[in-house]
Amino acid sequence: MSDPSPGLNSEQLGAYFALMEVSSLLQYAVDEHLRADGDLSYVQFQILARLVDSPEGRLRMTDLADGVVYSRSGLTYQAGLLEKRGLVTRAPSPDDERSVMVTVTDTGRALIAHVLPGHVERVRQLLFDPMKGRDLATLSSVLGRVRTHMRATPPRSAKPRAGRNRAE
Amino acid sequence: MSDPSPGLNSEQLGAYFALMEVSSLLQYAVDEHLRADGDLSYVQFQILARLVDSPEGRLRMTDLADGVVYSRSGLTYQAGLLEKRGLVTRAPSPDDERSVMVTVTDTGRALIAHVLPGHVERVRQLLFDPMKGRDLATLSSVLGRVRTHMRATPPRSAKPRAGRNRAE
DNA sequence: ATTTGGTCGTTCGAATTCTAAGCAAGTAAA
DNA sequence: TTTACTTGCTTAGAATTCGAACGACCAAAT
Repeated sequence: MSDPSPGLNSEQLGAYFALMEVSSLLQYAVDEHLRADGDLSYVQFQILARLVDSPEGRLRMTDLADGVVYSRSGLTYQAGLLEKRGLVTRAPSPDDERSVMVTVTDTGRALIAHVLPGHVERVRQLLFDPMKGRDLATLSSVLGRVRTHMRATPPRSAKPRAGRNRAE
Repeated sequence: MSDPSPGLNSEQLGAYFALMEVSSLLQYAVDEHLRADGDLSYVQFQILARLVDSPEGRLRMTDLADGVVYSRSGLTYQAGLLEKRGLVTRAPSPDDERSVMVTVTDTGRALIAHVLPGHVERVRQLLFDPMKGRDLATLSSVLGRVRTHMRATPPRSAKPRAGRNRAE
C-alpha cells in the first residue's frame, strides 16, 4: 500500500480516514458524557432526540431505525429499555395495525433537555473549536450533499429500506 | 468560558448530525462490501490496513487499539480471530516482555490487496463523487485539524493512556 | 533486593448488536 | 373471497463489544 491506489489519491484517503476517526472519537466522547449525565447510550440519545425533534413526538419503529442507521431488532431492544425506564411509550398505530408508534414521554423530554446542554457543549469543544472562517459552512454543505447522495444510493444488496428496486 | 449561548447554532447542529450520519452510512456500505469480498468486518479491515501501512508490518496491541479507536479487550478478541485465519501472527516483543507484537502475514497482505480496490471504489462513489471544487481540500484540512485536536484532548478521564503519539 | 506505581495484554461477565426466522397485518390480483 | 406477495415488528441465537479484574512485566525509587 505504498503506492497510490487507482481509486483515491492520498488526500482523499486522508480525508476518508480522518472522517471515520473523527466520528469515532466524537462518539466516544459524547457517549461518555451521556452515560455519566443521563445514563444514556449514544444510540438511546439519538432515538430520543429524533423523537423530540419530530412534530408529534412520535415515530414508527421503522422510520426511527432508518433515521438512526440501526437494525430493526436492535431498535426493538433499545425501545424496550427506554420503555422500561418510562422515557417512551409504544402503541400500535391506528392507521396500520402492524406499525408501532414510539412516543416520547414528558420524562423523556425532560431527560433530553437535561443532557442536551452538556452534550452540545462537548460537541462544540471537540468539533467546532478547531474550526475557523468558512470551515463550518463548507463542512456543512459538503456533508449535507454527501448524506443526500448516500441516502439516495442503495448500497447494492442494500437493506430493504425505504428504497425499492423490485422492478422485474 | 466563551459565550453563555445554548451552544450550537442550527448550522453547527446540522453539520454535527450530518457528520455522524455520513460516517455511519459509509461504514455500513463498506462493511457490507468487505464481508462479501473478503469475509472481513470493518474493524478487521482497519486492523489489517494499519498493519500493512506500518513500516515493519507489525504494531503493538495497544498502539493498534489506540489507532483504531477500539477497546483493548476487543482488539484481543479480533486479533485472535485474525490469527486463527492466518492473517496475522502474535509474538511477545523482545524489547518489552509485556508487549505483544502483531504482524501481518503474506496472506493478510494479499487479502488486503484483494479487497482494497473495491473498498476504495465504494468510498469514492459514496463519499467523493458528490464533492467538487475545493470541497475535498477543505474537508481534508478541517478534519485533519479536528482529529489532531481530539487526539490531544484526553477523551476519557484517563482510560486509554493517551499521549504517546507525539512525534508522528 | 524490595517496594511502589505504572503499563501491557488477556480473561471474565454483562450488555449490546446483528442476521435469520417467524408471525401478524396490509396490498394487489384473480 | 382466495392467493400470493410485501411490510412491520419481534423473537431466538450467535457474535461482538466493553469495562473491570487479573497476572505479568518494567522502571524508579528506596
